[in-house]
Amino acid sequence: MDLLKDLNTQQKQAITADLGPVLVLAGPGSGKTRVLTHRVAHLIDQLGVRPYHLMAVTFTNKASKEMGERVARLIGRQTHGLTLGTFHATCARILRMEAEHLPVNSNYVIFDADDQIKVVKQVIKDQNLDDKRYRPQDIHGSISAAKNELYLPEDFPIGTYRDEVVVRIYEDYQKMLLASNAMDFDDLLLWMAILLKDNPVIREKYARRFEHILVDEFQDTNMAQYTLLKYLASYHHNIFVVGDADQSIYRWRGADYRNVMRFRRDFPQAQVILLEQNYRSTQTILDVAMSVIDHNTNRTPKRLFTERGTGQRILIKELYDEREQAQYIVDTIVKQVASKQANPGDFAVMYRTNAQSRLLEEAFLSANIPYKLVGAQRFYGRREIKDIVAYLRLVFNIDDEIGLMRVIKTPPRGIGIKTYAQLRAQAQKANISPGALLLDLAKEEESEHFSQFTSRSAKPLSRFGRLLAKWQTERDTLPPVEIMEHILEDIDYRNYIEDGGEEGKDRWDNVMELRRLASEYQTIGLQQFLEDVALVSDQDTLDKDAEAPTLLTLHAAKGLEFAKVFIVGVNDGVIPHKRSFEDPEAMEEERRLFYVGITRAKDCLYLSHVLNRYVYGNTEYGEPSRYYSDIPADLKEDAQQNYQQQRKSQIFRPWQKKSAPAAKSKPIEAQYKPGMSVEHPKWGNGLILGSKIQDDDEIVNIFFKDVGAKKVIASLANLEIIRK
DNA sequence: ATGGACAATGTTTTT
DNA sequence: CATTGTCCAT
Repeated sequence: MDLLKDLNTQQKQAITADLGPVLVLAGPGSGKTRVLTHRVAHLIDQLGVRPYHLMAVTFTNKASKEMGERVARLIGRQTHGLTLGTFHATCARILRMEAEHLPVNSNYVIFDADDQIKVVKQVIKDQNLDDKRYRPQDIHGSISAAKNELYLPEDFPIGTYRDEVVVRIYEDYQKMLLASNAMDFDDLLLWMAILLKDNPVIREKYARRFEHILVDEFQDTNMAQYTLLKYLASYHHNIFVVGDADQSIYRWRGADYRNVMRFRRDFPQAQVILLEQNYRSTQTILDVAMSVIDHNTNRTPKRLFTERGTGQRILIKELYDEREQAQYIVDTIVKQVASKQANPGDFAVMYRTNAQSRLLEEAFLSANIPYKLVGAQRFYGRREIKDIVAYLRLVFNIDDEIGLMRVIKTPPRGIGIKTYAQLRAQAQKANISPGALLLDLAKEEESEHFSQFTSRSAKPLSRFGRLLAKWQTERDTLPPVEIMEHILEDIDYRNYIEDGGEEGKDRWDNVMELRRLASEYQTIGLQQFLEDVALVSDQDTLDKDAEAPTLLTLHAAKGLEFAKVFIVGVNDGVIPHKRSFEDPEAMEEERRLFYVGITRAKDCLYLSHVLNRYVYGNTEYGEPSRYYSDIPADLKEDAQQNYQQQRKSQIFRPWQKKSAPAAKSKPIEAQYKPGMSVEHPKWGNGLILGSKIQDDDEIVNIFFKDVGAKKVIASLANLEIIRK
C-alpha cells in the first residue's frame, strides 16, 4: 500500500521527515491524526523499526485504539509490542513493571478524583485543621498543581502561611497514598519522571528502547509530561510531536502550550512543519474561527484555508431561556432529519459546563429522540459503580484504605465510625494497614489483635475480614467477573440498592452493565480492569457508530468533528466563563476553547444564547457573548433580527403577560388540534403539533416548513385554519 | 449504629 | 437547585 497516497506536500514532508526531533504545527482539521498514523506506519514499514521500539502517546484511550487500528490497516498486520496509550496509561504500565524501584508495589491502585478528595479530607481531619479555611478541593488543587510542576513537598515554593499548611497536608497526603499502596493521576506522571531522573540505569533502559517517540496534542502536555518525554528521548532524540497552541485548553490542569516554544528551544535542530490546509470545514467556518482566535496575543498567526468552498453562513440565534434553546435545537434537528437534509448522527451539541446538558437531555427525551452523551463520569461516577469497583480494588490491593472506608459501611454491617476508628488506630499501632488487620481478625481468637476490640465490634470486623479473605483467595485464580459475582452475592448488594422504586432498578442495571464490562477481562485480568476503569476518559465512552446526535462539553469535543455543530449558551459569563474574567491568561484560554468548538464543524455552525439564565434556582438576565462582535457580519446569518420580529409572539414572557390584552372571551378549550393545517401571516402554512391553555390564552405549537417548530399565542398570531 | 430530616453551601473544564 | 454535610431520633 502506498503510504503517501492522497496526502499534501506538508503532510508527506512530516511523515517522511528525517530522524531527529520534529515539530508539526497542525491547525484544526489539517489531518494531524493521519500524519501521526502514517508516520508510525512509515517508521515500521519503510524504515524497518520494530514496534517494540516505538512509543506513541495520545490524549485519550479512544484515540490510541483508533491509531492502533489505523496503523494495522496501513501496514497490513498487527502492531504487537507497540507502546501506545495516553500518558497516564503508559506510565501506569511502566511503573507497574518497575515497582521494585518505587515506594509502592506492583499491585498499586489508582485513586480517582473522589478518592483524592477523601484523602485530603482525612488528612485535614487528622491534622485538626479547619476544612472551611482549607477547603479540600482547593488544597487538592494546590497539591495537584505542585505535582504537575514536579514539586515534591520539600520542593514546594512557600510564599504564604497557607503554603506551609498545604505542604504539611501534601506530606501526609502522600504518606496516606503510599500506605494505601496507591497513586493518584498526577503521581503516575510524577513518579515516572522521578524514576527516570533518579535512576540512570532505568532511564537508559527506556531511552534506548524507545527509538522513536510520537506525541499527539502536544500543546496540552504539562511540565511533568514534558520532562519525562525529554528523558525518554534523551538517547535517540527521535521525538515527533504534533500540536496546535491555539487548541490548548487544559491550562487549569497544568498544561502549558509554551511547551511548544520550549521544545524549539530544547531541540534547536528540530524540523518544524506547518499544516495549514484544512480538510474539514467550509471557508466560512474557518473565517469565523480565525476572527475569534486572532484576538489572542502571543500567538503565531495562522492562515487556515480549505478547498471545500465558502459554504453557508453560520447561524446565530437568541432564545428566551435554556428550555426554549433546547427545544430549538431539537426542532432544528427534527426538521433537518425529517426533510432528509441530515442524519441524526451528523449533529453535535456543545456546551461549556456539564450542567447545561440537563435541559438538552430532557428535550431530547421528551421528543423521543435518542442521543449520545459524552461523559465517563456519567457511568463510573455513580455510587453503585464506585461501590463495586471499590470492593474489587480492595480485593486486589488490601492496603487501599480509601476503598476500605467505602466498602466497610456499604451495605451497613454493624461497623460504624467508631469501630472503624478503632480499627484504624489498632492498625497504626501494629504498623499494618487496616485491611491487613481485618484479614488477621478473620482468624478471631487466633489473631493476636482480636482481644483488643470489644466483643461488639470484634464480631462484625472478623466477619467482614473472613469475606475479604475468601475473595482474596479467588483473586489470582478466577476471572474478574466471577469475583465480582461472588462479592455481589455475599453482600447481597442487589437487595441493598433495589429497595423498590425505579431508581433502584436503574442502579442494578448499572451494576449489570459493569458486570458485562468486567466479563471482557476474562483473560486480561483484574489488574487491567481496574486500571482501565480508573483511566477511562470521557471521550472513551463515545460510541461513534450509533446514529444519534452527540451532547458534549467543548473540552470533550477536542479532536472530534461533526457535520453540524450547535454551540449553546454563548452568553457572556458562560463563554467566556465568568471565572476567567479577571485572569487574562484564562481569558485567552476561553477563546481557544470557543475556537476548538467552532472548528469541530464541517458544514454548519449554530450559535445560540439565551436572554434568561437560571443560576442557582433564580433567573438572571443573560448577555450575549462578547465573542459575537468579533465575527464579521457577512459570515453570520442575523437570526437576531428574525427574533426581533417574532418576539411579540414569544411565550413565557412574564412582563408581557401583564400588558397583553386579556382575551375577553376566554378560550377555555383548545381551538387548535394536532394535525390541523394553519396559515400564519409571516411564516405561511404550518402543521399543528400541539396546543395547550395557559394564562387564559391558547399556546399553539406549530411546525412551519421554513422556520421549524414555533410556539405562538393564538390570540396574537392571527392564525387561519386551512384544514382541520 | 443507622437512617431520615433539615441546613448549608457552592457551581468550569478532566486524565 | 441539587448535592453534601450535620443533627437528631430510633
